[in-house]
Amino acid sequence: MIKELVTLIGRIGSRLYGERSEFEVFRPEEKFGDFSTNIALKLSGKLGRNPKEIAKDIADKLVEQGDFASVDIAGPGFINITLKDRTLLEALSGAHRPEKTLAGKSIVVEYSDPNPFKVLHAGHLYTSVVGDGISNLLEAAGGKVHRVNYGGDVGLHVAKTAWALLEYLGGEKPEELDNVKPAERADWLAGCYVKGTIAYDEDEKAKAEIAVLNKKIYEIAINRDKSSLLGKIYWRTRAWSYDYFDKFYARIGIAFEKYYPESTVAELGRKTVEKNTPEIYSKSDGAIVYEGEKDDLHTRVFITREGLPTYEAKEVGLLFKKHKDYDFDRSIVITANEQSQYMQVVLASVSGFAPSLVEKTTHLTHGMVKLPGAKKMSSRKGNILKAVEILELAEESSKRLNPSTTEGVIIGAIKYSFLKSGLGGDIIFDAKESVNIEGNSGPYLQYALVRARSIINKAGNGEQSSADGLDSSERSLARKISIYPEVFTVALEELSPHHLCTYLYELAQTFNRFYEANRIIGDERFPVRIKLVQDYAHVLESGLKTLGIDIPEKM
RNA sequence: GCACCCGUAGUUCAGCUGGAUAGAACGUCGGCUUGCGGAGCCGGAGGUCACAGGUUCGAAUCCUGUCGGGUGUACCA
Repeated sequence: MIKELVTLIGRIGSRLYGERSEFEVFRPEEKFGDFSTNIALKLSGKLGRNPKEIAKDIADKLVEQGDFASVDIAGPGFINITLKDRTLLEALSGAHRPEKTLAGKSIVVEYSDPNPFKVLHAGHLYTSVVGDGISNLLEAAGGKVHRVNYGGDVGLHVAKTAWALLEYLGGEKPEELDNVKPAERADWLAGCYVKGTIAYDEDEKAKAEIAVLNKKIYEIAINRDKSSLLGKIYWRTRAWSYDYFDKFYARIGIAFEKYYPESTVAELGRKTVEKNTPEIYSKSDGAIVYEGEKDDLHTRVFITREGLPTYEAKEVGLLFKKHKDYDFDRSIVITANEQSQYMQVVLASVSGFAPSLVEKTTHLTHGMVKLPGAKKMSSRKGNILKAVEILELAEESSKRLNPSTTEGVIIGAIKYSFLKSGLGGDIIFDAKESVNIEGNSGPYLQYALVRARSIINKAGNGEQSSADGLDSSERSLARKISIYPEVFTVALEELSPHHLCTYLYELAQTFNRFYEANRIIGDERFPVRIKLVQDYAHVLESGLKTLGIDIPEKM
């Protein structure tokens, strides 16, 4: 619809004035009409003529060539277009089915990225929800989306955990692991990490032992050594960790196609970097680095003096591995803000020898999750906000308001509260206000859908017809429903689910107003109204599904 | 120091490839009983869009500077 208008208006503009001008066709406030264009304002500068006169000429042509209810000139020279009710209604039935603009495209989306052996914190929950929302968006546009998850199964944090773990087991005694109850495994490992971290910082002897362990574990992981005593302990507890991740993701309704543990990309990264030294990377002080200053970035170490690949080199390996596995047309990586600049260095370096991979890669970053009034969190002291704590807070607030609240509503509330803001800044998670019940929230949308469905069920299969005219609240609803494809396109192009949230909330509000003002069942306008309710329900359902929010049967 | 991100009602946020009186939610104050689910709806109060310049017919939006907050800045991830 909007595309056709752009073409039509552009053609009229260039025929009348022989000028190809930049202009926009956009959705104005409802009172101005269905579409507006600023073409007259843009042309007036070039032509040195009064914008209102230009607008008049173009508006006349629009009336001639199009089938509109009205074309008006307003304000400084906007042309406002109102569609005929019939045209509007025709657009509704298919509104909930987005165009498959990504059909046949392979897209890898990497997000969440927790480290095995450590606890899932609020940030992991946040990126999981956002990453999944973005994946759903791409999928809804027909893309073949591969959700993947990267994490450090080797490295200092693992050695710290292992150190404390060995203390507990009384040495390399894998059989002692049987004493850890299945339900307590994840917490127990997280506790070991905290204990190991403290020891590393405060005890020189422990620090030295951890350094040795770190090398050993690296060997075990790279060589898939599952037979040594330490190897047995490593692989078993590592599996516990992944099991814990899987269970958590299942609980929030998210599933990954593949985990990329660091140990599986480290060698590839190291070799790739070495192969491109000294052409791209250079030796410095015994290490291999990329001199970022030539790209206005920082120099970063890719391979340490000891010959071990750093995170940067592993990231290079990961990029190639993902491409090998999925031959992607596009790769999206979502991480915290801190990674922003080092990722630029990684990508800048790779663009020196594999530019096409870099062109296909998009790095998105997000802020931290905070509680209202909370000070900065310190992970060192182990007082970080855990993912389950978010769930508990939401559950508690929700059950206080309605004891029979289901998990689907609680998780939906959390997801919506995370998705409704744009990516980038830190977000405040207010369990009581943001997550629950009233206002711009998940439950509001879920309720708005449940209610509509209830009417549809009650109405049965009545006869339907397209109306000859719409009253004002009917038209508002119809107009809002018809906008969905445009909002979807913007959300997709910007990889921003929050546009969808804003829209769906406005849609639900519009519906609730319509619902308050109009009787549906039993009214003489039943055929038109029930059709609107159905089209509305389809769009809201499609939108919530894209956000990954559960659709309850009742509430 | 340098680089990047951010600063919009009391609070949490939209709006930012320039456009019409800057929107919403929460909170606050005041309303809605004959109806399909009131977890709803309607209305009021509440803003120097951090500050100062600049570009423009037009700036919350673009540019420069200042202030304030966050992050990164060589062998952690």
